[in-house]
Amino acid sequence: METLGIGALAKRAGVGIDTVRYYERSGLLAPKTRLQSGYRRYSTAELARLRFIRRAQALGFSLKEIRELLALSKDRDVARVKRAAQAKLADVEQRIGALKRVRDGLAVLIAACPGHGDPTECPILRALGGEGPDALDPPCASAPHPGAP
Amino acid sequence: METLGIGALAKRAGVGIDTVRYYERSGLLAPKTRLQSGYRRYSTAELARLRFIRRAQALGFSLKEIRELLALSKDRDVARVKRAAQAKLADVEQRIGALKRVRDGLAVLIAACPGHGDPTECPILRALGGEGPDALDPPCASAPHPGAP
DNA sequence: CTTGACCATGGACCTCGCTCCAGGAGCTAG
DNA sequence: CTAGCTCCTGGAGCGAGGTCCATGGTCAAG
Repeated sequence: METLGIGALAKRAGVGIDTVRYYERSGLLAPKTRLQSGYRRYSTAELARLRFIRRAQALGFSLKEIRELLALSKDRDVARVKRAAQAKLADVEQRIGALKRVRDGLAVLIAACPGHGDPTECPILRALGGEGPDALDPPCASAPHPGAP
Repeated sequence: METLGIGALAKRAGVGIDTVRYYERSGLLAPKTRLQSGYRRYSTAELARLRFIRRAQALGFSLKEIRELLALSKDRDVARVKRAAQAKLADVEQRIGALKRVRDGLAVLIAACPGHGDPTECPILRALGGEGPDALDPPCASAPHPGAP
């Protein structure tokens, strides 16, 4: 079976060699084998995995999350895998909801802005600099942070 | 008019004191005044601004982007402000679109997964570990990265 | 006036996700 | 055999976004 060196793998996935090694250090992607010399050898399975990592990353998953996703394919427990995927789905849906709220907020502001004239009449400026709590995404009270005791 | 110390401000916004100072260093949030002693004093306008920063951040805007957004309220050019807001809107809509694609991909996989039985029958596992390029977000060819010449 | 909470500064340190470098070894063609 | 590439390891550096700490000044209550 044909295998790839690290350079070929990186090129085919459109990433840097150092990035591949970094993923390996991070436990995301191990070479299929090593030559006696220590050279890494990858198969097309690793290439697919690497491409998956990049896709997932481009979509906002952290390397840690991706590691979790990939770990699922190791322990071949279908039920667990399905539950994890459902959790991810819920997560993604929440993000979409939050972004939609911003979008709607922005759209309202833009629609209400005449585009010229008195700055104090511009609803966008009012929302940004605002005295009132009427900026984007009004129902706040969220954002739990680790620094709070 | 009632003003807040840095501690009270931070508490009300749900962030750490150091974070407030960090935002100040980053040009995002200046105190309204300082006491002779150097103590920072904030008004409710700064509190609103700080909350805006956190909301925007929670939604995926970087501090740099937030700085740009906030800068708009300084130069009181209504037309420019409106254009920038429209650009942000387009940006947000793109992100929503990308996330929706993941969501749909995930939903399809979950629906097709029986939740038990043969792991090799599980479409989620197949998409994750897979040989084929049929994971989430198939129409790829994207992800331009800085390492490529 | 003393005590204790609060605040100031400057600088070190941390996690993420890379990216680069030095020094050396392996592979391949001419 | 010599070049010239690829690859190895270990470690440093970077930008973003904080977080923590030492040292010392300030303020308000008792």
